[in-house]
Amino acid sequence: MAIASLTEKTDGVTGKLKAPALMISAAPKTRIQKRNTANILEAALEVFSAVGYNGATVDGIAQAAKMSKPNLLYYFSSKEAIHVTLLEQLLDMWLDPLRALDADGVPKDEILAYVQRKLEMSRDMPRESRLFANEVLRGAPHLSADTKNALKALVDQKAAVIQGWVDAGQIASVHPYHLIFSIWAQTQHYADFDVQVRAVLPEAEARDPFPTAARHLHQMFERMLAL
Amino acid sequence: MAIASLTEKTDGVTGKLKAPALMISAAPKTRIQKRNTANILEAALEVFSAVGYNGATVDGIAQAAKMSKPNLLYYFSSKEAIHVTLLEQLLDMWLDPLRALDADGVPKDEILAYVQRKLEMSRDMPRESRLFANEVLRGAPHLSADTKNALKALVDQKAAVIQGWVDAGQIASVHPYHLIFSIWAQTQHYADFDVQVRAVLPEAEARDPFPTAARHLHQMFERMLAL
DNA sequence: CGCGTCTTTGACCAAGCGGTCAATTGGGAC
DNA sequence: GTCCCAATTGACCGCTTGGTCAAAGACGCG
Repeated sequence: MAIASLTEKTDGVTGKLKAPALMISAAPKTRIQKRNTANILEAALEVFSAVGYNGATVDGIAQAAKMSKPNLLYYFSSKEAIHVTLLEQLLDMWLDPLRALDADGVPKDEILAYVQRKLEMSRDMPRESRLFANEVLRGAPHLSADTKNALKALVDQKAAVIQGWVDAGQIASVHPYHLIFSIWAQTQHYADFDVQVRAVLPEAEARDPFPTAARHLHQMFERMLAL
Repeated sequence: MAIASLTEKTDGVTGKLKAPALMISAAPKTRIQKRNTANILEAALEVFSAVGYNGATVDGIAQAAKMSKPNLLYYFSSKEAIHVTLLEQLLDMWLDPLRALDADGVPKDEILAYVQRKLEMSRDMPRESRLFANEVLRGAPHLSADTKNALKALVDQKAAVIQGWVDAGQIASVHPYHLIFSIWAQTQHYADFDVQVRAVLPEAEARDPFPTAARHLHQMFERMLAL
């Protein structure tokens, strides 16, 4: 899975396949492998989300994972491989709130609940949010075509659900795709631009912007969807 | 925790002044200086917005500006200096749409016009948008306290205007700061995450997402502000 | 215990990086 | 022209980076 994506264009790196140290093709086997790969990915999330892909160093990730650089390279053949694995692995979880949007539920409640779940993810998983923000900002060079297609397929499906609700007159007439963009943009804003949000907000609110943000977004989308 | 060591060593932006090659304290003097500094900043905008601060190389910027690396360093003492200058210089223009929000205008029209201006900036100046997105994402290490204060002051002022409109019953009761965040998030989304927007949108719309985005955002904020 | 495999690491390397410097070229005022 | 300063650059430096390698250590199993 992750192998194919290593053929990205990055630089003039020739796409040689050279059988790296440990090709964890499937799931890790031994307990040590499982523990170490998990540690590495956790450390990599911490580092990548803080300083971006280019700002991160293999040695920095290794230190954060409390291991030596060569040992880290024993589990992942390259810095890029860590990043790719991390992205692919986390994207699935990242899309869970959208997957949970139920075509058989009450339309407005479903969308409002999605907004809240997404906002909670920004609050509880800001590192993941920034990881994706960084990647997309750069043009998503480490996301495979498969992954992009899977993302598009999911959005298409849910947009069709929303369009169905519109056609059935159950919510106001909205553009389904742009509605989804609105939800993504506004919720992820509180994670990705956290520094700015806190710098601009009055002190009392800056301590925790999320309660008021939740009310604001609830109000915004409720009005948007009202008939 | 380990984060502290990861955050790149942002040597004081204003830290040491060591009298580099050319300290352009005020405005450039000669015509050549003016042309070259402009070329460099244009090239730097192109490069920084494409690959981020850490991904950019001084040599890359120099090549984009069609000059040698030492020559570039003759005008700017360091890579960081270019970035700082660029940010400070562009932030002013970037905030123009918000400055134009007129306390004496028709409230709803003023806000809706602000949304449209901001969306136009995302369409016409995506590089600037990504530059700031990159900077804020990393915690704004290159924005001076002065700049942050100026930004906060402007937002405070305009938030007060909006609050005044709310209190006067001229628009619906909204949280002024979060309203501004909503505008920023949704408009800048189309510049910063352009790749994702186009990847997800159906082909016809992906060619130019802005017309439908404009309608969607107009509808959204009109409903949000309606009494 | 012995032994093969998995795991770990210090030492190392080539490439790329930001930045310097001495030396050369260019341009404009007289 | 000539003179002086602005502008330009090839060569270079020290450091960091991603990645390699051979050898040492730990583990599990008969």
